[in-house]
Amino acid sequence: MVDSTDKKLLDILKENSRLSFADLGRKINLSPSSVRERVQKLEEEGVIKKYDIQINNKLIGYDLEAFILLKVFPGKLKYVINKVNEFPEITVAHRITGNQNIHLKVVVENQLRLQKLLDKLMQFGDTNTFLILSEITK
Amino acid sequence: MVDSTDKKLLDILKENSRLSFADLGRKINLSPSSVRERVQKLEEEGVIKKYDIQINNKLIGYDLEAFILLKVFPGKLKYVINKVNEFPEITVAHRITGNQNIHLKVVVENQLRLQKLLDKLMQFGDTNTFLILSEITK
DNA sequence: TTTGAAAATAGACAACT
DNA sequence: AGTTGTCTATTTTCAAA
Repeated sequence: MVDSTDKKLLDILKENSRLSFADLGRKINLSPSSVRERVQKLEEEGVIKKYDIQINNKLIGYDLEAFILLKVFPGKLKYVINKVNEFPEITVAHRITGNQNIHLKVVVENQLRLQKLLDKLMQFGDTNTFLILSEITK
Repeated sequence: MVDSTDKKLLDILKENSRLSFADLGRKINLSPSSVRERVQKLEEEGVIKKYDIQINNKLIGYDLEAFILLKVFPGKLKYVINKVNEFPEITVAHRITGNQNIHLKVVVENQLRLQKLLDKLMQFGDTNTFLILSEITK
């Protein structure tokens, strides 16, 4: 199970996942080896799914981000779920409860690209789009 | 500017941000030093905002995830944006266009916790909640 | 969980192209 | 400019306690 030490490690890694085991150990008064053991176990158990980075997409030419709610046409859900992989613009996809059944986060260069994406998605179901104005930083 | 080599690095780091500069270099045929230079510049420019981890919340006792659209009461927006920080359940918050103006992702232990959170959020505005059933993996 | 020791890497700097 | 080699300090890794 995940104890309070593990939770501390997870919290720290959430803020900076590139810290060395030595640094992590210093922060929570544990030897590097012990930290390594714990982190490795968290990986094996699947608690840590992935080490990744947060990118400022605007700085690399992707100026538009949006959430799209998709109400998939009856009987097409499985098909659409598979199709999701083929869209590089879709960065995260979730199945959700409610009137719509799929929630997407998309990142595109500009409005034209979003329009083209929506044209395609409209073949799968009804779309409801919310442009992202900014992230509220915590 | 960000060239194609940088984009490759970003793509790789998005999948595994704990790789060493040496490993990154092996993947794209570049020396560790060069990789280090590039990654450091990407950090300085703000392209890489953060190194973080993706956690399987269900495995640590947080069984419920949801998206919440919030239509904040008139004149209360700034107040609410500041309040967001006080909710540990809120993992990401965005300002969005449309009928609602804030999009939240929340992680809670169970339905009761969600209910309590919604009770509080309802003081700020009208809520629209979508439970997350699963993530569609890419 | 800790210690210890070998292998690998990080970080800094000078030099090269 | 971007890239590379070299150097040392630090870290990772793994065995053993």
